[in-house]
Amino acid sequence: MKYKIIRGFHDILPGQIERWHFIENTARQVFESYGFNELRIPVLESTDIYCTGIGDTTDIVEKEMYSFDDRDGSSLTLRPEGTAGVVRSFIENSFYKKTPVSKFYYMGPMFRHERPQKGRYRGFNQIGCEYFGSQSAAADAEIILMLWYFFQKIGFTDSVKIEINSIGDEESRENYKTALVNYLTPLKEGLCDQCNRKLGTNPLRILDCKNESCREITVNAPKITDYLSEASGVHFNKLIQILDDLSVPYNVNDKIVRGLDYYTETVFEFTTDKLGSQNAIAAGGRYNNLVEKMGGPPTPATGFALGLERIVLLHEQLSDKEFKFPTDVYIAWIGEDTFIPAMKIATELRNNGKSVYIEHESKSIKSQLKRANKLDAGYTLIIGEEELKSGRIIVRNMKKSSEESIGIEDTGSLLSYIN
RNA sequence: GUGGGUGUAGCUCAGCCUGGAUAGAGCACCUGGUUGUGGCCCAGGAGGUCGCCGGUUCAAGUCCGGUCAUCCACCCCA
Repeated sequence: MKYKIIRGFHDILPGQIERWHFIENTARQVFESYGFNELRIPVLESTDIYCTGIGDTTDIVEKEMYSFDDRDGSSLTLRPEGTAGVVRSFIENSFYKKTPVSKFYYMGPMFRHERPQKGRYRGFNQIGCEYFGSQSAAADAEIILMLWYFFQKIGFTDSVKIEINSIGDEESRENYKTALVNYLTPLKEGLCDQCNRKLGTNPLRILDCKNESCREITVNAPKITDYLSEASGVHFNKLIQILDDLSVPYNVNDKIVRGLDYYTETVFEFTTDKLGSQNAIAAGGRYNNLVEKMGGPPTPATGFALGLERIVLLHEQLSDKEFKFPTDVYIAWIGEDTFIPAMKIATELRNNGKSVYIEHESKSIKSQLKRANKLDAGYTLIIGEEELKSGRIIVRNMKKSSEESIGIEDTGSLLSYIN
């Protein structure tokens, strides 16, 4: 084969796309019902928005970005995530001047040069929401609630768990980092090489290391929740209170620290145990400093992104619901003279919103009916020389195997019969 | 980036261990049984550089090496 799709990328084929449409449409409908509007941002941005946005020392920026030089020498990057671009657009379009709060959702492809695996691709799709302008824990609660309802709506109720944590404001985090480093430094012999490196760069992420000896050491490490400033503690408690009052099930997990640098206060993940090691299907949190850091006015914000490939994978496991491209009517024609009249009927039906399938090669009636059956068409119209002469076509109900004769130009009767 | 599994028809896979002549099955596709009526059944047909490159051998789908892809785990993340 001469041309092949590049590594880590995938086509979404007819037969699969129907499920994608269902999930995407449900997401749109749910998110819009919560007042989020779609914002479409480009796939390509200048590299530095991701460096400042995501953080220079993160894996994404250090080794996973698809970056290249534009013709004028400036560095561009295929977006590895959506938040940085949305923040750029939020600032550039001065949304903070237009409305007290702004709520956006976006969907589309993201790119990260990782080792491909099930549920992890180099080109993958995310849907995300970003909520700017509210520092209330109620805003955090609402997006978690919204995600929860979304997952219920696509049938994930029993398969998804919510894990939440707080990593506090900057003051809390600095105090905690110091405490954590003080605790870990004497024990660093037992930590893996990577964690030893993280000790100097990003000690928080030692907490989610899966290495056994690291885990044993971190079990008794100081907990972030004990180091929250008063304001951060109040914020987190309020979030928990709201989730309790609204009966949203969750689990506080002090090991969730997130890999992107912009998070503050609330962080959360929606996880499943049905996808192997790719267990996070949605994740997010609050990022109160990012807008300012990227050159906008100080603006609190909260949001999340969900991974569509993983959700589709899980949905395939959970739902035996068939997703099939529908064919309402199949038109079988026999003899060259019948093609144009058949096409006229097809056009009429299509203009009335019907999905109509018609052959363009002359074929036996038998093979045409077989095709209609394969397409699962509700009705087959049959028009041959006899029908042309008599001016009445055959309308076959494929489920009941019954037939009706209807005038060739009587579209009204035809439509009411097949509806 | 590290370790392991897999790669044979459009799809799912058997054959590989223990090398041997035209490489198989099911599903899907086409034709016919029914001269103008689908599904079930029956008969027939078409479809394969056995991922790719090299090596061993009289002989390689089968053994060996490399490479690419994919899957699983690590890592990271959605």
